[in-house]
Amino acid sequence: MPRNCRFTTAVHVCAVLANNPGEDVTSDYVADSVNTNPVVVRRLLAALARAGLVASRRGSGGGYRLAHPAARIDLAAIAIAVDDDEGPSFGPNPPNPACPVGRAIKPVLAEAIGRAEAARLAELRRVHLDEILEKLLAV
Amino acid sequence: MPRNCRFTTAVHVCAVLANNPGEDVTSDYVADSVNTNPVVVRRLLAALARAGLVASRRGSGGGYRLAHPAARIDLAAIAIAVDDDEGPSFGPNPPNPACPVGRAIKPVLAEAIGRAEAARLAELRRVHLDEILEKLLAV
DNA sequence: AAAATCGTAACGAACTCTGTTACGAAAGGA
DNA sequence: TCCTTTCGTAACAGAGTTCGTTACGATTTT
Repeated sequence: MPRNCRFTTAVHVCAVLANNPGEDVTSDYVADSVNTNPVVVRRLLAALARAGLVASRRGSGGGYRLAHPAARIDLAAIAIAVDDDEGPSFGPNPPNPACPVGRAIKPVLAEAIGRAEAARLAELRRVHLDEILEKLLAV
Repeated sequence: MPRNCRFTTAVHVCAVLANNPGEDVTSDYVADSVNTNPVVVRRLLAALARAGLVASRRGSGGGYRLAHPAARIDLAAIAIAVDDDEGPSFGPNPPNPACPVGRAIKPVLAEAIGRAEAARLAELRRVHLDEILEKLLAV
């Protein structure tokens, strides 16, 4: 999993949009809740828009809104949208092909790691934005 | 998941040890298969030793060996040993507590992400070193 | 025309990661 | 005992990543 905070921030951003249904929310407003710069929010929202999860409107009175009901957006969709999955990361130097281990380690490990990553996404797919928002407001 | 290559390299290292059962393998030998510096290998092996997965012997004729049979070491144990799991990463700035979303986003998300991470580890726990080595040698 | 807002490029500071050198500690052999 | 081998670990540099920030054009409403 990525060591950055794009995923957690993106869920935060989406939760703010879900908390203002039917309205256009500005990046400034979202940035105030996330406590960061509006450009950081816009970058995440640009990725979410490319994935079809949010819609944007420019100009005065514009902003962002969810492209679907919160009950139909799950955390896996957000994770995929903001963390383009590049597969497992191996070191910069290729393993030694003269060693029986180094020769084939990449595809063998990629398969096992791929299954593990799929299991992680399957679990994220079970959680939807409306449940997240419900738990947030219950606190 | 971490964007580094400690996990994949650590599995490679363990596979080399599994391929030389009953012998003490030096960090130089392992580094030659991984194609990296011996110190990088020793750093990983130090973490694996702290987790009880490998044993080391200093001095002339020394080296590393698996502390258990390859069939009893799974990929989850290796992942936990070399990637001290620090939980989900949020941004450097704390969310705005005046916003109902920012107020409680951390624990709510940490729970969901924790379940997803547990699912990933459960899948890695099903894969053992002897299966990895078997697939490697079959190629 | 003016104001508001998104979209995106460019840049810097801080951080992370890998590789490298260096050196002490431990263990064995001559 | 002395020398060689090997681990254990600290220190550091270069590359890369990430986040925040400024800037500015494009678009939309008033």
